[in-house]
Amino acid sequence: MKRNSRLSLALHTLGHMAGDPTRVRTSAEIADHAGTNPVVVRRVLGRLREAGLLTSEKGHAGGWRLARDPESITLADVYLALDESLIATGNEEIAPECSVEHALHRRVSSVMKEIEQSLVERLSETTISEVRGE
Amino acid sequence: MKRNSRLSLALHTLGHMAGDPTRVRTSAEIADHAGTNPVVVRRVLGRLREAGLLTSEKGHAGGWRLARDPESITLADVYLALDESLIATGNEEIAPECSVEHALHRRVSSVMKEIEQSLVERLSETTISEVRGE
DNA sequence: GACGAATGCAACCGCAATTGTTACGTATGC
DNA sequence: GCATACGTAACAATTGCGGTTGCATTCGTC
Repeated sequence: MKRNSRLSLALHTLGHMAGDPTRVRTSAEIADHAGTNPVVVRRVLGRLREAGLLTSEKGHAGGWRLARDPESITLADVYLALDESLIATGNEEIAPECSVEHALHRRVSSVMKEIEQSLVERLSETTISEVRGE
Repeated sequence: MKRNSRLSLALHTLGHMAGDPTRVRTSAEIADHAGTNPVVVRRVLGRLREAGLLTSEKGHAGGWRLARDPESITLADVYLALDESLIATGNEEIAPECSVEHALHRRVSSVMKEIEQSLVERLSETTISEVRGE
């Protein structure tokens, strides 16, 4: 796996889950299908569980399941659950004495926020049931 | 300096240059002001020179200067000159046999391209003379 | 109650990308 | 000739992230 793998892994997994929502899947199973590691799967899906998109159950016959209707989960929900702002707003330490920094930060960060928001809006137009498989 | 420093450094420097376009600045001077290294400055500004935004001169009394009118240089010009797509389209190795991957890739990458383009459009609405300092 | 299967979590390794640094070549102007 | 400044290559340092191992915990089954 390469870059941006968390979002890819999450979307990929939810897409498959949307194809058969009743089935419970283990981390090992998911990891196998995604070509990665069970621990990585738990790390990523854990975020989605915190966001209320998934549930997990321990013990024998445990595993992962959708917490909501596939039609009610949008790509934006997944994106936001991972809160990895693709739009790197630039973690710049502001130098308050520098007027250029001030002007730049105001403009650039406002553009970034705007772009980030329109990204979320666009992503919210697609549900995971629209990319489902299996 | 932290992440995304190339764009920050470039914009910061051009903002100052726009405040006094006739003045020639050395890499050391710029690096000092930006809290980084002359070599790093040359690396970044070199990209801007290739894009026709700056000129550099070697030797005694050499240094960096704007190649164009500050009013004609937009933030988008700088962004594109560095061609660091902030919108990570996700360099996913496509698994052609997986229908979920296909559907996802189509949707997500089209959204990303769209967002990237609107980012550039928004950035092109501001020129470096609008954030100039000194 | 013991055992196996599964998640939860912490700690660490290794790789890749980026920045910082040093060194040296080259060009320019005094 | 010499100081100055860019150009570039090579290497060190740092950071982030996926991968890996290990162990505790929980749940179902025997």
